[in-house]
Parts: sequence; structure tokens; C-alpha cells
Amino acid sequence: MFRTHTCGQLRLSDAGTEVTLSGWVQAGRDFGGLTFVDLRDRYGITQVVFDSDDDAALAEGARKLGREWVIQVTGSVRERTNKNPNRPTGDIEILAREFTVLNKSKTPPFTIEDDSDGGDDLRMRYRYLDLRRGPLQKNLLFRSKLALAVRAYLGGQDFVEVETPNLIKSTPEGARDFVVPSRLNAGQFYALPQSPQTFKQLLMVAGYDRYFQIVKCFRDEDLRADRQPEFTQIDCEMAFVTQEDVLNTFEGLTRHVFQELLGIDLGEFPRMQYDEALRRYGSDKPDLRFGMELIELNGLARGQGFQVFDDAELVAGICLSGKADLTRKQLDALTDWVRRPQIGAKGLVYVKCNEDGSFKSSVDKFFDQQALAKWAEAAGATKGDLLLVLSGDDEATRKQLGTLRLHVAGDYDMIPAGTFRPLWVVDFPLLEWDEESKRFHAMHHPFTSPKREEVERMLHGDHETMKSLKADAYDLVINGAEIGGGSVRIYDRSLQEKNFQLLGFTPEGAEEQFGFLMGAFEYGAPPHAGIAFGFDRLCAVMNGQSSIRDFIAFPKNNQGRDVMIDAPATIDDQQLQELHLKTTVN
RNA sequence: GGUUUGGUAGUUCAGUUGGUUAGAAUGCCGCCCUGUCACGGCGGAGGUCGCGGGUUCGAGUCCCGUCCAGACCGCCA
Repeated sequence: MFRTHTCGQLRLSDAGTEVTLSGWVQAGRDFGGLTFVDLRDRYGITQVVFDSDDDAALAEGARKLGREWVIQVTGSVRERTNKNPNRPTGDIEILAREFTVLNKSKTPPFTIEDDSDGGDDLRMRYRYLDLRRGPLQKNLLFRSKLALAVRAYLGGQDFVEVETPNLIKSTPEGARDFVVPSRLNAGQFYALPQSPQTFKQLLMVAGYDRYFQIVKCFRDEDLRADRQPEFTQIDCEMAFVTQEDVLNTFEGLTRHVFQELLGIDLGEFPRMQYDEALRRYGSDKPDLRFGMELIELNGLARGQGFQVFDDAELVAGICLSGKADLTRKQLDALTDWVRRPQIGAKGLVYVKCNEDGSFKSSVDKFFDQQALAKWAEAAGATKGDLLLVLSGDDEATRKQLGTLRLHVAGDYDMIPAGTFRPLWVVDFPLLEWDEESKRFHAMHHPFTSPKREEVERMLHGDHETMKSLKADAYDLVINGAEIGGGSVRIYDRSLQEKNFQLLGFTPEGAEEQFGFLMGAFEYGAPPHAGIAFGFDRLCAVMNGQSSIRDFIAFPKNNQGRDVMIDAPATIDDQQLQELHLKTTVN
């Protein structure tokens, strides 16, 4: 028997009992005749004492134990004379009677502690050591509990979990596919699914009117802190439902898991139209944890002889409460920041609302105190506040302001920690015109239905009409992070054909790619709608983190590499030949 | 594909205008220590300054290239 208890289990009430523990040596404290060893497993840390007064040979042996050695210790639990209030097991210790080294360890390249000294690259290379640390264990445990809570909730609502295939067919729409060469079918390739989209719709046709799956999805696109090439979705689809039913069901799920795992009641989720989100926050995923809404200044700022504003389609700003004390240097840094190519603003105008009621701005030459007072009034700014103003093309300027809004709020600690502000963003456009390729792209995906009242316009409208079509498509946003999105689907063959046509498919191309789905629509497809949540993101957001990497056991780095197993890697010629990727050389 | 920040001891970092033998902390090794829990004390080992080229009397430091890592833009239906 390796252990009678875990290292997080024993309390004062266990004093006097003989126990056996197994675990890793977290740390040793050697006093010569007396040695303390902190023994760690995933349940906690228990102090073991080796006393030379008690057993000299044993105590001498314990001095040789190194960090991360795996040992088994048998001894008696006793009350400590010096208790450690910082640990749940801090009232007791094990007086060792015997120990066995189960396995030695090399000195680890970084410290296995909650606050490790290891850098990201090193921790990834030795991920199995990183995963021994408390924060990572906490994250993976949270992830596991969240998955169980989701399954319990959806299972309790008659949802059926169905597994869909991972080897499917590549489609040109959307993200790049990871492809897998077929050995049995020379020159042909499977693709890994970007989502089980078409399969879950086929399940609706098949009559499984409530489907879900916690499922891996794959997208061969560049990575970010919140984007991995393989990631997990809570994927759902429902038949005989409206958008309203889907929103209510998954608002219920979200509220349930927040209550269950964090003890937080999110209340009813507000809703905002896509257009309104862009207008008020310059983003389709606004962070509602703080205000700082965009303020339009067109009427006050244009036509006053300042060429930059006069030529602009939009002059707008944000108000930073209590930030009039920013130095020239700080304002210059902000100006540089918005002028970086990533933001692309031409410049930044500021107006300080001084404590004495006067105004100081970077456009004093063009606007007098009275004019600036009107700006402040429009912005709801009071003494001590700072206005930051951008101008230019309407859409671009709003997005720039939205980015600036997030940047300054983060930089100046204006985002309250530990709060959660969910939001449904609804009424997304159906299509997006792409100037470069001169065709429409699906805003959500090609199976998204226009709003019922838009169907006639879609079937018979002109080019401009298409740009204005609204869809029954929706996103769930929490704290400015896109947690999930979905839509009401098309279930009518002719409407689906029309959509493919708008997206630039020839009828033959559409048939070749998605004929199986449109064919299924002809055999009694019910009205249906669905949604998918980013499971990794939900984990991260619920824990106040912006990176999903530490909620994934074995993530990829920025280049899509697994630096621990060193993948991807080349394969040998024989494999290439079998896969018909290389012809035999004679 | 682009912007940007970084790469110096096992690890995390400092390193001035280009100038003697490249430092600190931590970890590691040895000795001492019977109540520590970030133990303490004394001593020691440990460096191709990512790699290649250039400028210079002299390069960790300046220039060019390249590789690696992080953040971001594009991209992500």
C-alpha cells in the first residue's frame, strides 16, 4: 500500500494515528539532527519530521532527499509545537518511522511553486512539471468541474450528447482547415472540423431536437493568447426553437455555471444590437465593466476651421474621469500608441477639464474656452476629467476609439476586478462585403438565416439591399470577451442556395461542397438554431484571465508548436509514399 | 505577411558613453546547526553574453543578417 491518506487530508483530530503518505518532496529544511520535509501531492502539503533523537540513521538518510523526489513515508501524526496557520494541514506533522525513495528526480529547471521562477518557454517545455504547480492544478480542476456542470445542466434539459467525426471534408469557407492525407484514397485529404456545424444540423434533420457536445475544434490560423489551433467548444443545436429560446436556454446555462462554480448570480443578461454596440463602444464585444462610452462631437467640432476635423466623417471622443492630471509625456505616449499601425489613427486630440473650470487642449488655436466647454458638456465631463478625441472615417474611428477605450481603462486601472458583465449582442448583419475579393462573406457562417422579415428582400433585393440584411445571429460577450455565438439556421434548400450564390459559389460548387446538407433539407428539416461557447475562453474569463493557455493541459506556443513533444515534425519517406505525398524514387 | 518587445550563470534579471577579471538574487554542491515552514550561518562550483558577419586598438553594449520567444495587426465563416 503506497498511502493511507493524501497530503492534504490530515488534521489535528488525526493525531496519534499511524499513517503512510506518498508524494513529492516540495522542500527540505535540514537542521543537522532534525530535518523537515514538505511532502506534496495534488491534495496538499504535509510536513514530515525526521528526528535523530528518535532514529539517527533515518534522520541522516532524510538529509539526502532532493527536490521532487518521490517518497513514501510511514509515521505517526502528532500535533505541532509550532503550528503553521497558512496551511490546512499546518496543525499537524508526521513523525517519520520509515521512508522509501520510490523515485529520484533531477533538480527541476524551475521551482515547482505557486509563484514559479520559470519563464513561459521553459514551463511549456517541461509542461508536466508546470502542471504540478498549484495554479495549474486549480485551473485544470476548474475546467473539469465546469465540463461536469455543463453536462449535468444540459443533460437535465433533455440535451443528447452526440460525438461527430473528426475526419471530414475541407471547405473553402471560413478559417483554413488542417488537412489529413488519406492513405486509402490516393491524392485525397480529410480535413479536421472547424466546428461540427453541418453534422449538428443533420442531427436536427434526424430528429435529435436537442444536441450538445463538448468537442475539440481545429483551425489553422495564427495564434493569440486566447486562440489555439485546437480548442474546445460547448457545441449545441436545438430544433423547433426561435432565437429567443436559444438565448434563454444558454443564458440559463451560463447563470447556472457561474452560480455553481463561483457562487455568483449574474442576473438577467442585457441585450444590445450589433449596430448599437459599434456606435456606443466601437466594438461588437463591448466590455461593460466600465462606462467611457463614445461621444459624438461632429456638431461641435466640425466647421470651426480645424481642417482635420472639417474633413472628417466623424469626430468623437471618450471621457476619462479624473484623468486631467495626465502629464504631457503620458499624453504623447497615448498619441504614439494610437498612431501605431495596429491602431492607425492619424493623431490624438486631448482636452483637459482643469480644476479651476478652464480647459487646456491640443487644439486651443482652433477652439476657444466656450467651444471646449460645450464639448465637455456633451461628454458629461466635469472638473478633473480628460477628453481624448479622434477623427476620420466613421467606422474606423469608432473602432480606434473602442481600442483606445480598452487600453486606457486597463492602463489606468479603471476596470473593477472580480466583476462579470455579460451581454447578448444581437442582430448581426447577415453578410459582409469584402472589397478585396469583391464578394460577400458570411458574417457568422453560410448556414445563418436572415431574419424572417428579411427573407423576401434577400431573395429579390439588389446588391445594396444585401449589405443591409440582418440575421438572427447572436454573440454572448462577458467582460469584453466573446464567449460564444450562434444563429438561427436556414432549413430551406432554395434559401440556402441563394445564400451560397451571394457568397460567390457556383451552383455546382455549392452542390459539391454542401450538397449533402441541402439534400437533407429536402427530407423534412425542422426549423433549428444553435450556439457554441468557447470552453477554454469561458474557463479563462470565469477566472479573470485573458489567456486560455493555462486552462489547457498541453497547449501550443505562438508558432503553433508543441515544444514539449516537438511537434509538428517531419515524417519519413516511407510514410510520405504511403500517403501518396511523394512518389517512389527509383 | 507586418508592427513591436525581449534573448547575459540551472532559473529570473542588472550590466552606464564601446574600455580591467561580466554582476545580483535564487537554485545547485560541501560543512555547521534540534522547531523550521521563503529556515539560518560559512564556503564553493557554475557564462560560446542566441547564432553568423561587420565597424573598432577594443563589442554583452554600435550596425547588418538570421534563429528563437512574448504581445499585437492582418487572419480567425
